[in-house]
Amino acid sequence: MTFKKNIFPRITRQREMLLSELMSLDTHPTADELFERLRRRLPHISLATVYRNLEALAASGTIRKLETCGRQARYDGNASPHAHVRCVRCGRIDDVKDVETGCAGPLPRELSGYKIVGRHIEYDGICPRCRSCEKQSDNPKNEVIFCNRS
Amino acid sequence: MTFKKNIFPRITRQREMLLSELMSLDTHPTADELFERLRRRLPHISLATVYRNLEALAASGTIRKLETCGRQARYDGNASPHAHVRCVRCGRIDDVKDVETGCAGPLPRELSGYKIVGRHIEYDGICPRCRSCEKQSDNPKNEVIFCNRS
DNA sequence: ATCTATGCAAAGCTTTTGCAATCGT
DNA sequence: ACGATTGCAAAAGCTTTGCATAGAT
Repeated sequence: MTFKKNIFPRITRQREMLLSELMSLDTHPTADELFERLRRRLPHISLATVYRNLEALAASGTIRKLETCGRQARYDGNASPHAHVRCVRCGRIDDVKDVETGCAGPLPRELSGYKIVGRHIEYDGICPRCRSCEKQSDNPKNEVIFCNRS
Repeated sequence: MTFKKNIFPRITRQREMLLSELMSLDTHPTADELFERLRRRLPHISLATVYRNLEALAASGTIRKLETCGRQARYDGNASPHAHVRCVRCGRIDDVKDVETGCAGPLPRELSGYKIVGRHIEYDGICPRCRSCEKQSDNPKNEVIFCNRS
């Protein structure tokens, strides 16, 4: 599969299934969500294993780790550069399809004296599901409401 | 000062000094850094108070909470929209001065079905200080090195 | 006097780490 | 057989919370 031999000398069942699980999802799961899913087929898998492999996969560039989205990291099976939208109500994250967003283009070499190596663009918004359950009349204090997470 | 009365019915010494401390800094301190600084003048201040006030100030739009930078949140006394550069070596964060970055322009109304309310742009890079102490010969395994944090 | 805000300590949540056992090569 | 990888449990790091007290209005 997509394992670089120098970084991953051994292909374990856990590692294999973790990557394929993540690749098969178009959502952006947390480590814990992945852990719960894998558990169904690997009842003895450990959360530590999930974390260790996610870390290594992200470091090797196979997947992308999104730290840009609140306290809990999320992982993206699509490592190619693209922007995200995050729902400020429920925490859900989606890819931004078009980069009609005006923020494509090549990276600047340098900014504020930093040598630039990457860029993250995240939009904040309210997802379709939360929009539909968010009426001012129902939520006079404008409290944060969690609709069904997916 | 910049306190909205409905959100902050009372102005306490802790609250006042926290905000002025943050406003006076052009760095992007963590809650703990702020706590340590305030302690000098308010020896009995509690870290919980710092967190509670930072949270409220961010919610009221007076300051900006940057969760966009690894595990530990950082706070920005400048609430107006602007991009950041983060050093991947030492965690330091700076403002990006010019938005010659090609990513200015108005927000799209909607993306992927989300109603868009904000945008965060973060560049990853290597800060001047870390660039100077980063020589391949000194660091053959390309390990993450923490130069002096500021 | 009222009721918000504080300090302290404990709890919570996510992530990391040590170590012996296991498994891929 | 060798050593990378795992599982478990404990530790670590950051943040939040409960509760009695102090303090702003």
